[in-house]
Amino acid sequence: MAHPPMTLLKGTLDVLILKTLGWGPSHGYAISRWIQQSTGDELQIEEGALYPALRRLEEKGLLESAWQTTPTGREAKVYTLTAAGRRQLKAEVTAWSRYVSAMTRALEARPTGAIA
Amino acid sequence: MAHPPMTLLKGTLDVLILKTLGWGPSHGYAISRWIQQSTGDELQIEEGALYPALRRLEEKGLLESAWQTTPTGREAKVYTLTAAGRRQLKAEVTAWSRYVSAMTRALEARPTGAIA
DNA sequence: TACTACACATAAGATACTAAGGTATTAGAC
DNA sequence: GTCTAATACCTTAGTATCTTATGTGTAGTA
Repeated sequence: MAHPPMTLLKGTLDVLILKTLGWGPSHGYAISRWIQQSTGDELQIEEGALYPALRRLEEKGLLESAWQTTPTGREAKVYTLTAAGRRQLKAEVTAWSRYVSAMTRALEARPTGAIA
Repeated sequence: MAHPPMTLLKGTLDVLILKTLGWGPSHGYAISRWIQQSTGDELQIEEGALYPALRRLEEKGLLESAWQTTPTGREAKVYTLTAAGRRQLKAEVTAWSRYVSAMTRALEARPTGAIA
């Protein structure tokens, strides 16, 4: 990669986690690797951000967790999207799109008159 | 507008301010209105976020300020982009684009294998 | 046997928001 | 004349979410 990984914009981690779990149940470490991989190593999820985020989402009822043994023979806490989590995923993807178009408009807009 | 204004994602205000000032000098209140306007009222800048942000940017040497009388006859602190600010604007627009493509990749990516 | 990858967790610190309040001036409505 | 809305600035307290650093333990491999 040309650049080092970017730092996360606060508020964008949740949707990444929800989206990853939208593909099926997974555990923290794997979620983090998947995000990093799917963004071409542009986004790196710090563990200090990841695990608290998973707890938050679970407390909100968006995820459910259960300890399981992974194929590699280790204990891992596997998270699954709840129905509410799936709704939240949709909502957050939509919100992100809206945010991006708003930003795009601002960053491309040309002033009609003076800014003052 | 169909929705109420969205809350800012932390870290995106600076580039909005820099971009606005890229069109020419302006003062805080006008910058805030311009951003709100150019995003079609999607983004609303709270004053408690705006004024500290302007100070931050000035302390970093990206902006310069001077009190002036506006055409409406009021005193206003008019900010101007410095050369460093103009470089920073370019850099932050680029960084934002990179972030958006990373997010897009993650939110559209399809897993090749299992996520676990 | 040492090191890397896997897998979880937490604490301290930084930062940048929101919400809520405050000051003061100008213009227009009533 | 007085009230209100819009303009223009500022600050504080509270909150959320990140980074950095540290800690635990296991499994595989060189």
